[in-house]
Amino acid sequence: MPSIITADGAVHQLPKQLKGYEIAKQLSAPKNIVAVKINGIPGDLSGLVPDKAKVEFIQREEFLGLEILRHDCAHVLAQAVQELFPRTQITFGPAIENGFYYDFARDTPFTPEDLPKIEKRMHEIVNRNLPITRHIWTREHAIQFFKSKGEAFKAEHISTIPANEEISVYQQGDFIDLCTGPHLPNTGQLGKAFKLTKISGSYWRGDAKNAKLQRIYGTCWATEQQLKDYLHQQEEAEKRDHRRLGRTMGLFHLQEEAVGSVFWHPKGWTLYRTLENYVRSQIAHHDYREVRTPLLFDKSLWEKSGHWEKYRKDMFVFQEEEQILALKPMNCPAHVQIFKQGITSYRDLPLRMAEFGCCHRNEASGSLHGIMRVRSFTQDDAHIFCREDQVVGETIAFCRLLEKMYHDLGFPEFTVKLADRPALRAGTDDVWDKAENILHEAVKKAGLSYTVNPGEGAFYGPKLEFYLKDSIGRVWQCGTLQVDYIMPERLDASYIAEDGSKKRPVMLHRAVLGSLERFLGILIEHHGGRFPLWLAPVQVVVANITDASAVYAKNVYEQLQQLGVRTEIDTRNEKITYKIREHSESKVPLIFVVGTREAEQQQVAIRRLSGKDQDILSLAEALKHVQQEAKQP
RNA sequence: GCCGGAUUAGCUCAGUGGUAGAGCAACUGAUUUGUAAUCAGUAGGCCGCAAGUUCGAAUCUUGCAUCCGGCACCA
Repeated sequence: MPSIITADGAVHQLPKQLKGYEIAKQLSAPKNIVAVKINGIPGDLSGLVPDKAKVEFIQREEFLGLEILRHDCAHVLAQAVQELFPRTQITFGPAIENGFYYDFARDTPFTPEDLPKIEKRMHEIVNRNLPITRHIWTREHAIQFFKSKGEAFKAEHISTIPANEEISVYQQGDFIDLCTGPHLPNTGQLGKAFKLTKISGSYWRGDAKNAKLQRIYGTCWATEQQLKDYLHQQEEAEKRDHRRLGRTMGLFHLQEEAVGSVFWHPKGWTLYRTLENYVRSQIAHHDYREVRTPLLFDKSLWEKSGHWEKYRKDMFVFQEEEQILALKPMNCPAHVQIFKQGITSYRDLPLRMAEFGCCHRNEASGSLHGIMRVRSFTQDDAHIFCREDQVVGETIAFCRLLEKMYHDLGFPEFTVKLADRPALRAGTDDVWDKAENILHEAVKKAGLSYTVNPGEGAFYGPKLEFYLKDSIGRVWQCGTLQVDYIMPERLDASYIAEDGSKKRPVMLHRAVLGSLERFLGILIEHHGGRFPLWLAPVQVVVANITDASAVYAKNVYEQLQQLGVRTEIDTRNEKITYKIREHSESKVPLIFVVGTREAEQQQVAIRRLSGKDQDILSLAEALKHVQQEAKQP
């Protein structure tokens, strides 16, 4: 008599070998299960469960369950598309965060009007409640089958599957797709909680050199409520869009005649400088020395540095009389020029050279995005010139600085990746071995856990990448630290060692924020424009209720200004509700409301952006509070 | 760079071949107001740019530019 073991360790005798869903019924498992883990491996509910197997059911709400639903949804999408658009080839259709997509090969692209039609057909397929069945095929049969159906991409994919792996296909009605599974027992269980969201071009196997494909994205959830919540959350995220807030808060604008460059308006520039000065104060504590280097260099420098060979396609280059000039895409070669002035002793190392360096990169037109991805940007850059035995210590110190800064800026969590040698690179494998080893050692000694990001290093060296998570869960790569043995060699930088010999320094390229433009975009979206007081471009608006309190309002305003608080005064002939609404919409953190009562008693009523209540304080107290709270960390 | 979509007043958007519209903002006046929109009036447009079709184009066609969503690339 066969048996199975449930998660709690109990052994259940069965009359005969049963399928997953039959066992679920027998054990009165919850109704919302989508698959079954057999000895820890996810499988179909419609498969037979072997004797003495350990059985755990997967519910639709849990991570694995959602993945199965989403993957099912991708199959239903593919079936719907093939029914509506015959001769469309299927390629890949994975589950992704919040949903799924499917890439199709088709001559005519989909249009937005197609989505509702396809979605309608998907619901029909769900309502057909088709059984979903798994079949194991031989490689030859599978290739033959897909070829006969005109599915060239599927056939090609099968031929790249390792020989020791079995070929499984899933069938629902007439639709058959290659897939490892698991899947639901039938299409009906998918339910209604899905929606097609966008269309896009893509490339076969993600490579721009390959065939162009048409991608359809969708979102899919365990319940309709979850779908509704997700769509609502997307709407909320849109309200944080830095491009929208940048306009409504009067921070910056962009225009056609200067594509990829930012026009900073007074308030935005205040924000920018506040952030820049914060960085300046932090690196000063770590013995950095700030410099300023040219933007424009002769081609010969870029040839020496290797940029001409490895980075030329991203550089702005032009000819002026007999000279070929390029705007710098990075600051490193310029910093080496300062390092090379005079003779450097080992005693001078480590030498930490910082610059808010303005760089230009000719980014692909399709990649530009608000102020987050521009062609003219400023890095919080620095290069640490040091001896090899100082690399580990410098890396640790940098990690401490970065932790502090991310914390201060409202990002307590970050993760680390180590990106190693890329295909297109300068230097020998020996040098790369050395650089990668030392970086692994350094990050471990800094006490940070990390993962490896293969092949993503800079052309001159491996790098640490620091990723932070914003308030709505998105992840951004900001900080970086790169170990470089190559640039000092190429640009002939040296120092005099203790024994009097000439040696090459190691260069650490490092940034905490990355680009100020991009980081400000992230900050705007992270806070939804509601900056902490120290960052807010306008910290306080003083608003009077009637003309009777205008003189007092002016007095309060002037006192705030005296203390260096960024203040505006609003004595317009408008109702206080109107003023409050307007300043709240432009995200001013504090409104000092003054009427005749406040004027008589030398008080202010403080209204915070976050709250509905007001605090009534004496003016002296209020000033003290604001000054305290507005202090830069 | 690739695939789609969009481009109309400062902003958000109507307007599918026949005299360019609304709300908000702006300006002017009235109102002196107590915690997220006081009322009335005025002004504001080469309908992204360029060609074409047509008696006639914001509207149809083509090209270009920019923006948006993805892809690819990436700070």
